[in-house]
Amino acid sequence: MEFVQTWGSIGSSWGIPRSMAQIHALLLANNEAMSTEEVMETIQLSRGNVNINMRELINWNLVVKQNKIGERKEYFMANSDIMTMAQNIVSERKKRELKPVLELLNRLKNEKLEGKQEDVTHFQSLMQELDDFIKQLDQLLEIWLKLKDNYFFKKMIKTMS
Amino acid sequence: MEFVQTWGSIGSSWGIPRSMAQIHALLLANNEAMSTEEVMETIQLSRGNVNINMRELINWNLVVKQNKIGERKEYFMANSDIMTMAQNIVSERKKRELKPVLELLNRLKNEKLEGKQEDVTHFQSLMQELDDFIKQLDQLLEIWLKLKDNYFFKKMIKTMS
DNA sequence: ATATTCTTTCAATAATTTTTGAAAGTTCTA
DNA sequence: TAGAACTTTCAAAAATTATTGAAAGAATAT
Repeated sequence: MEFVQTWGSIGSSWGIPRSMAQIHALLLANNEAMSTEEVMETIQLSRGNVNINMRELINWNLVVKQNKIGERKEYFMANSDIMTMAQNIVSERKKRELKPVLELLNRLKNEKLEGKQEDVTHFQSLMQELDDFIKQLDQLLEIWLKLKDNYFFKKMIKTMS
Repeated sequence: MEFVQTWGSIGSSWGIPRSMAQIHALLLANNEAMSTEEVMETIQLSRGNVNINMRELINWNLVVKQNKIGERKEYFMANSDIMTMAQNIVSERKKRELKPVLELLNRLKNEKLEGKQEDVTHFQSLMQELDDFIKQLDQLLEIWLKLKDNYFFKKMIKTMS
C-alpha cells in the first residue's frame, strides 16, 4: 500500500493522474492478474475511475487484459519487465509532447517576424537551439534503447560512474 | 506570445506551473533583462504570481537577477544556454523526486513482509528491479552530462541514428 | 426473449493546484 | 524620520483536473 501511494504521488507530480499511477503500481506489485472489483476494493477507487484509467494503461502498453477460462470477468496484469515499461512510458510521452513542440519550433524558426533585427535573430536562434537540443535528446534515447542490453555499453556505464 | 503559451502548456503537462514556464519562456525569448512590471504586462500575470515564480526560477538556476546601475528596480534574465538550462531542470527534479523514491525502494526491499512467500518474493524483486533501473537511468544522465560536448560521442550519436 | 453479469460512459461533484491582489515588509532617498 | 519605490507574503478565489456513481450498453447464459 505504501508503494501504491508513493507511486501515485510521483505520477501526480509528473502530470500522470494519481489513480492511473496507483492502479499501475498495484498491478506491478501483484503477482497475478486482478479484476476491476479487486482493484476497486484494494485501493478504494470508483468503478468508473478504474475502468477509464485501466484503459489508459492499456493504451500505454503498460497493462494487458487477460481472460480466465470459464469466467466472463476481465482480468488485468501489468507488464512486469521494467525496461519495457520505461520504454513504453517514454515513447508515449514522446508521441504526445515532443512532436507538437518540434512542429511549433520549426514553424516559428522560419516565420517572418516584425521587430528589431537583433531581437528577431535572438529569437530565431533560440528556436534553432531548442530544436537541435530536442533532437539530440531524442537520439540519445534511441541509442539507449538500442544499446541498453549491450555488454560493452553496460561496462562503459559502470566504468564511468 | 505563441511560444510563451506553448511552453506554458508543456510545462503544465509535466507538473511545472504554467506561469512559471511562461515567465521562463518570455525571458528566454527576450534579448535583454526584464523587470517584474514588464513581465506582468506582457503576459498578464499578477505581481504576486510573477514574484513567486521568478524566485522559483532563480532557485532552479534558470534565471538570474540583474541590477541596472542607477536603478533600484530588479531585472531578470534567463540563462540562455540551452544545455545548462536542461541540466538544471534535470538536476532539480532529480533532487526532488529521485531521491525520495530510492529511499522508499530500499526500505521496502529490505522490510520483513507478511504473506505468501511467493508474493513477497515477487514484490521484493520488483523493488530491486526498480532500484537498479533508476540507478542506471541516473548513470546514463551523468554520462550524458560528461560527454555531451565530447567529439567522439557526438559522432557516435550521429552515426547511430 | 429475458435475465444476469459485467463493462462503459459522462454529467455532476470533489479535490487539487494555481493565481490573485491587497496589505505588510523592505530599502533607499532627502 | 517620513516618504517614495519597490518587493514579498499569504488567505481567498479561480481555474483546472480528477473522480464518482448511476444509468445505459454489451455480452452471454437460460
